Amino acid sequence: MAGRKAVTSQDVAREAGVSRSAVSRTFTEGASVSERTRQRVLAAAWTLGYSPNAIARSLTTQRSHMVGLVMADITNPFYAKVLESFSEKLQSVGQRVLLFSIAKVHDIDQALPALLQYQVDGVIITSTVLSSAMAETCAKAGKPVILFNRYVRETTTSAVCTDNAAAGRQVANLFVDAGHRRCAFIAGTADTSTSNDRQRGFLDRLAERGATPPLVERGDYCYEGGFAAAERLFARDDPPDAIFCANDVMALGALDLIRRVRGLRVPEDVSVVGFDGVDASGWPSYELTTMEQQIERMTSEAMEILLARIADPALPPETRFVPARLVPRASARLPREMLSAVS
Amino acid sequence: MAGRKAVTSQDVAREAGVSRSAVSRTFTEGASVSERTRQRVLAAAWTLGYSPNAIARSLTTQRSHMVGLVMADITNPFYAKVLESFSEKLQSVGQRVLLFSIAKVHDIDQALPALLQYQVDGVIITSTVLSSAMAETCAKAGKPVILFNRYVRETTTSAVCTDNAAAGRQVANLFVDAGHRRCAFIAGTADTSTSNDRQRGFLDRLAERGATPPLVERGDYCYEGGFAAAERLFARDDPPDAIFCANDVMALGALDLIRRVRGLRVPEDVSVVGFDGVDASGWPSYELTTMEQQIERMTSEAMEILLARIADPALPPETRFVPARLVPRASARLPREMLSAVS
DNA sequence: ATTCGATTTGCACGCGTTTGCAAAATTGCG
DNA sequence: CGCAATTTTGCAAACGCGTGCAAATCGAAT
Repeated sequence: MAGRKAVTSQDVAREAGVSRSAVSRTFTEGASVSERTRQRVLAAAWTLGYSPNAIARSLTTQRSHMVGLVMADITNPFYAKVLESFSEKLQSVGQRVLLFSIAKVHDIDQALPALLQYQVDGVIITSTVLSSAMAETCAKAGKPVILFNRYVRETTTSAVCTDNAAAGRQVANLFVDAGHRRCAFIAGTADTSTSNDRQRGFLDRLAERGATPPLVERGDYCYEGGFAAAERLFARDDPPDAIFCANDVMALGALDLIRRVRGLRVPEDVSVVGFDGVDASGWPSYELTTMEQQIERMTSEAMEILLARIADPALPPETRFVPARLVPRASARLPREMLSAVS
Repeated sequence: MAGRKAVTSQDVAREAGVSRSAVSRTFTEGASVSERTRQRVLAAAWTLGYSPNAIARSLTTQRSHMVGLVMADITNPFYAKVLESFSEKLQSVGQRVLLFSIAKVHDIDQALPALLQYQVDGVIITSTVLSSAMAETCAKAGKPVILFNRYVRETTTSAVCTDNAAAGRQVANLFVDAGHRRCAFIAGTADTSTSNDRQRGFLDRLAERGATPPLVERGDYCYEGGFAAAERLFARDDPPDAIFCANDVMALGALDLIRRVRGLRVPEDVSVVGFDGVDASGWPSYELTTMEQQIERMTSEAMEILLARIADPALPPETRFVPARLVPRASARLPREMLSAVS
């Protein structure tokens, strides 16, 4: 029943008694329009309820002001925060967020073309890596791509990533300094560089310090996985006395098994350290010591890289590492010389 | 260094020795193309690396295949799941998600125009309500708008919503049947219909059953708020023996204060019931009894309403209510006749 | 008034598609 | 082989806007 047809700049021009260019100019920042026609156009636009068609605009300007954001596992509170942070920062610089949520890591190669068809100005990809074919496609299209919490050897796309290996080493130091003898690592999903790097740093440093090689279980980055992994660890004759989990939600699962199911005391019987710094880690029920990823700083760096490359697509790719920060809490014994840990 | 200029259908046409229409037709479902030219075009497109420009396409077809999704508080695990569910369902029907994350509820009136400029096919708005002026704008533009977990009296826009009042009544029944004498309600943000309706149902039913009017505190829908509200409740001389929280994360905060800080026993000293059914409510550290919102069902209903109205904008608005489900766990005493609760 | 420079305006083309329409090609059938 | 019925194809006009360029307007100084 309502005015189905959208009102176009043509209509406004007619109403205001000016040319289409005039209305276009009053709606583009820093174009040459006299104040008088500007007011006239604004008035006409107001009465007609006109607002410029962003789709048509991006067709001519070749800039969509949209960036593709592909995310896996929004449900993980860490990535929820990442999403929130990115979306706030993008919106604040006038970019829209075209969200692509992928279930399986493999879906990325299908998601990306879909994004590119929408002529996004750039792409941010979290927690997964794109095939080199895809990377090439983007590079060829001059579309900046930023990997978040992944990086690639062949430096064809930019990345910002927590220094996972260093963080892993730091946890190893912490455990050894606190006098732990029998460590364990609960890994995330297989084949993810985040989990692998954290594990590598942890194991390497443990070896350097002459500690026994730790037990390793897999928890698939989810609560139930962490819980089950801890279950397996404590079903052994020789359970660990210190556990490093590749992320916080697994650590929460492990803690629940340890404290609520096995009735063990933390950190007297076993120390637990997580990774991410999600809110729940600070709650009284958990008091989880964790390696916090500095989300705001990471997303800021990513934005910086992205915006620079949108402005000048010729800029070479760049990868930045951000250190994790130890947040000591009650779930882990601390060495006498508290916070001596440096790799 | 790379081919900066995008490859267009013109290029493919030239390469394949056909007209632009031909290539357009091979890329649009169910258009009239002979198999031979179709193959030729496909081949040419492949060698040139062509993929149709969705922006240009939506300019002519008047369908962007994008829906605007405005969300507040993605960080709340309940809404994270809602977002994930919507994005999966939208993608599965070939729609892209244009995400708008708003910090303050008031920002919606700025967000919506921005979305409309991008010619989204429809809009889903969670946990906030739009001004009637905005609603009118959308109606006039023929853009379907679905409110999620909000509804409006003047039935100008569609909505799907948990039956919050009924759920509130159900909790009241539960408490009274379990023999609780002194109830309390921890509210969410002021002026949100979700919190108000839950409160109203709870209070009304309590009154109907002849119980003393409950204490009411506000927790602003966040963990810290729930914690602080519980702190206030238990600083009194006459603390409650049953608390209904307007959402789960506040309930977790309340539980942590009750159990970990005050050292009280749940449910012996006090029963706690939450709302939403977030994952953490089922963890051994909490075992929170809660009124679960049936996310999948709700998003399905919303999708149904949305897609129908995208297909036919003339369809009248429609609002559907979905019942919440009681998930009994250890945090609340149960009446002898377990689950007798019906409003 | 006249001239010159600065500012504003309109024209028309382009952005990369889709699509109605009519011409061309193909098919089936006698 | 001829003719009509059916596909297939290309042309050209949209879709709604930005923008270079030249014409028009304005302001001020002479």
